[in-house]
Amino acid sequence: MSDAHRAARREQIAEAALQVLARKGSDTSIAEIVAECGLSAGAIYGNFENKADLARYIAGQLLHRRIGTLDDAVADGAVRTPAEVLRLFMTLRRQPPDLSVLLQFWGEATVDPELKAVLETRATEFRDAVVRALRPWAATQPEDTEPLALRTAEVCMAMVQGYFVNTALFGWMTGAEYLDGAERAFGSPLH
Amino acid sequence: MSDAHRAARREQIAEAALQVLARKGSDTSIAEIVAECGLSAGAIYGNFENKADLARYIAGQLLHRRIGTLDDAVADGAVRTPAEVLRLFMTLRRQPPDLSVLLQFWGEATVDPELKAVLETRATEFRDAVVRALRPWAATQPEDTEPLALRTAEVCMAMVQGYFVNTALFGWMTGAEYLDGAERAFGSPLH
DNA sequence: ACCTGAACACCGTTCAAGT
DNA sequence: ACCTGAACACCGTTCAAGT
Repeated sequence: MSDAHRAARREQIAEAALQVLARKGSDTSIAEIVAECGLSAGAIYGNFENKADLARYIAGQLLHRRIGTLDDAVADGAVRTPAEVLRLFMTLRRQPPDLSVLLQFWGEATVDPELKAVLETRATEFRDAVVRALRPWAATQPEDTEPLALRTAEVCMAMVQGYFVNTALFGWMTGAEYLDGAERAFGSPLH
Repeated sequence: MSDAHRAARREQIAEAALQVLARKGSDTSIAEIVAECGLSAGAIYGNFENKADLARYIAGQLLHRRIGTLDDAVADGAVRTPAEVLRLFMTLRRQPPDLSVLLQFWGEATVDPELKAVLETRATEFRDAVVRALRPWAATQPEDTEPLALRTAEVCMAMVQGYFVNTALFGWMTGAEYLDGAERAFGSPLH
């Protein structure tokens, strides 16, 4: 019971903190998280080491959930081209607050090695899920399957990260327009 | 003299703040900026409205300088494919602190509309510089030159932003590997 | 055992006093 | 006119006191 209670408390605090982070970013105060979750300052420090530890927990949870969603979507093992996997990746239902805090975590991770380590772990898991999604396609190509799937997965990750920046900040293109534009830019050069 | 003095003071403060931001991120305190620039707290508030205004100034300056560098690099008007423009873009000399604070600004901009407006302005200027770089190539293609150059420039911007995230946080690929991978993923599908 | 909330050192910002 | 730095309200964090 105690373990379950503790896990529930952490989740209650993390959920409240996520809401405030999405509104206030790095201006988020413990007092506001306290107000949002209905507990006290002491309760937060009984469940997390400090504010940075709470942020790491939120980042880990946020990204962990997405990996399962992607894995489920490609569980059928169908042959999907990189463009099809990217299309799938970009349309995974994603609440707007998530994108905002994801960009906040990226920025903070450049100066916080412990947060960076959390993001690296999750990004690697994510990339491996993309490798699994791309493997059927890579097997149909003349190159060695594994290196091609890995490199292509890394390219897809980078392209999605760029798409997130664009979506959250500039709103220039839809996912479909991005993919069409990339195919046009990198597709057959003699077109 | 007064205007020049004021501009120099702002630059002195901004340069010091940039150094501290690259080390401490959102933990950066006014006290640390004061120590770095050798002035006083009051001097900062005489030259900037507040901490957020100082951040906006730094973001604007940082990105403004880059646009000139890109424009200079493509001033010859040579025909460059999207891959060649991207290669150029990714190899513009860029001090490591710049990439860290750029990611920090992206994260903060998701919750700070005024900072977001500064980034949008600079991103549009940047995109227009990429349009100029791509126009000679776009003119050799069968589609309408302007829409193709614009959309391709947006795609290039997004891909570079994704490359920055990867470089700053994960270090998976060099720029050349990213481009090769993208050409392999989106190039002739029947290869 | 866990939670509360007053207490503490430090934060961003202001402004009277200096030059 | 511009700069200084003590002062103020508020921040993250702790911990004695409660249940």
